[in-house]
Amino acid sequence: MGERILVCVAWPYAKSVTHVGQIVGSILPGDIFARYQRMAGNEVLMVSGSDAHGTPITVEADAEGISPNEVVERYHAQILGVWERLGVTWDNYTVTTNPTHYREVQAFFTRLLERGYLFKETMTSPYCPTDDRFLQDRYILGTCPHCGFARARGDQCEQCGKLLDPDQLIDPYCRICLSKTSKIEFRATEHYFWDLTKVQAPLEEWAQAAMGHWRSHVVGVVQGWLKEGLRPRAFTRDIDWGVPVPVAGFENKRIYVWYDAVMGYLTATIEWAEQQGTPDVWRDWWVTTAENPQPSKTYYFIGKDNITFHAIIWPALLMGHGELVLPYDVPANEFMQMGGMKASASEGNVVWTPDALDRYGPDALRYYLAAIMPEQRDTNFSYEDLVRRNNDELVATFGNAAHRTLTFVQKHFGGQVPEAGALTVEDEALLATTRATFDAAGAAINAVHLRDGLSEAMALARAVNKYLDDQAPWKMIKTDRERAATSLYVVVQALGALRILLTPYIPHATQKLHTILGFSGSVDNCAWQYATVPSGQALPVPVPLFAKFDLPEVAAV
RNA sequence: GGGCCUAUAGCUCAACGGCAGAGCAGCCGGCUCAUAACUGGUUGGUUACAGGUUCGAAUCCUGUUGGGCCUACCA
Repeated sequence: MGERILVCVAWPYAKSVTHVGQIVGSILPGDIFARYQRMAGNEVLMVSGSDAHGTPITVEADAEGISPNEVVERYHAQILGVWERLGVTWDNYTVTTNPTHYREVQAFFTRLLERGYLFKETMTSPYCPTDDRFLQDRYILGTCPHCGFARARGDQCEQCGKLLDPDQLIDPYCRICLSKTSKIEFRATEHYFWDLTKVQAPLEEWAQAAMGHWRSHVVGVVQGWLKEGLRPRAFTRDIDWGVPVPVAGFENKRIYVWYDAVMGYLTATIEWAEQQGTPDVWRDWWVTTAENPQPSKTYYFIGKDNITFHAIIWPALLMGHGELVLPYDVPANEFMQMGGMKASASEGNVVWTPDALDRYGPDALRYYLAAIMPEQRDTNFSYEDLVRRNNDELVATFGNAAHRTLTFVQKHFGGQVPEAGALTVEDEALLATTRATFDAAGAAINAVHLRDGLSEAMALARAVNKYLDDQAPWKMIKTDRERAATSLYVVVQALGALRILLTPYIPHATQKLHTILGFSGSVDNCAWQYATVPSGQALPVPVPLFAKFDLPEVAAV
């Protein structure tokens, strides 16, 4: 086995089914990367789960008259269904309500406490007497002192955009009960704070060394925060849904959902190890020693809204813990806009993943999202563009390269991979390109340049089509059967390579190609290297790899 | 308000101090194995705007304009 690669993927919030922005931002890049690393011979663990805690879920539960856990279980089940359909290869996709998570988050808390990173402080928080609960800033509404907007939130006014504190609002009221008669109170409450100032220096030192291969927009955020100087952050919340604080007197408080969610990468690994019946194996992935400071390379696949938490806060927590491996890379993606507009559920221009899957299936969606993945800057999603790329690139370029070859072999060579005669310069050239594509695409994916990896593979598909046109076996078959056989043999080798090269991106289609090239078993088990499709191998009657789609009638999104 | 990122062909995106490129769309040609699918050639850019540094700038610097993210209690 090669290296240990831990693929950590952002935790979807269990309050809705996923939208395509989450897929393109973190889930799909994580899956492409993990699939490649497995084929490249590395030991891979890919973990994530549904984020179950936080105020919005309790509000949703109250509104529906059900428990928070019922809300979570409903959406978690839906999300699992999406992974099944999309073909995401989790080693453990869990949910933050699992017992291992509670136990290990509390252990992490206790360790931070014992090591002196947490301190208690009394603060004043807004409180709704009607609901008998403390309110987070965004659950307080009132009139904006700057612009007079009547429904400004306690954290920010949506009209003028100014940042606010709840006590600045004029006539504040509770967003949950909407009661304007019972006044918001400000009550004293005690919380744990996490003293980030204690890790400022080591964090700077680590970041300096680690960020050499990071994306520039991630580096920018990290440098900005470090330059600004880290400050203590509240670590607990007045809420009854979340991981309990393991300290007497804190029974009505919970660990802030942000922290328990990010610790999920660790706890999901521990849970995975337990499920394997080898409960200590997680240590091989996470625990550093003097001899082995990097037990695994950890990659965090997230959207750009999450950079601070994964590139500053989580590494700082890991340092506070003291013996856990720090992130190797945080390849955050930018955002994918919808039809030129910022994606927003309230604006109604969010594309829900199940809808996209219903229309076009997993591989057209995976291919399109990989092709426009916002690795360096925001990109733009539209169904029209998805259909165009499906028809022009998957069907016409890649699918057709396979189909025209295999139907021809079926007709003229009895459904067996032809015998190769002497190879010409052109034959050798295509085979050389084929071999080189493994290196080029592999290097790109390993550097988390996933779009480049895809375009390398598609360039090979175009080279196959050009080679076929140049060699014209349909003419050659009439005059020189051996030459025709040889060129078809060469093309079959290139197709055999494409079934591997494209598996991280479009695994369902490449599994089909795997089968119609006469292989059994799963294409996932192929190694990332050139391997011959042997002459004489029996080829089943080929079926098209992809279907064409009609352009959507409504141009919207 | 502050910080960070970003603007390149009709469209989607590369190039990151050394001749501005690819795919698609458009135009002209070739092929007929293939889901009318393939392929060659070609048109198309004052690199948002204004300055500056440099032998040389899409690239580095300053400013302006537009977009995005973060801003410590959103998850």
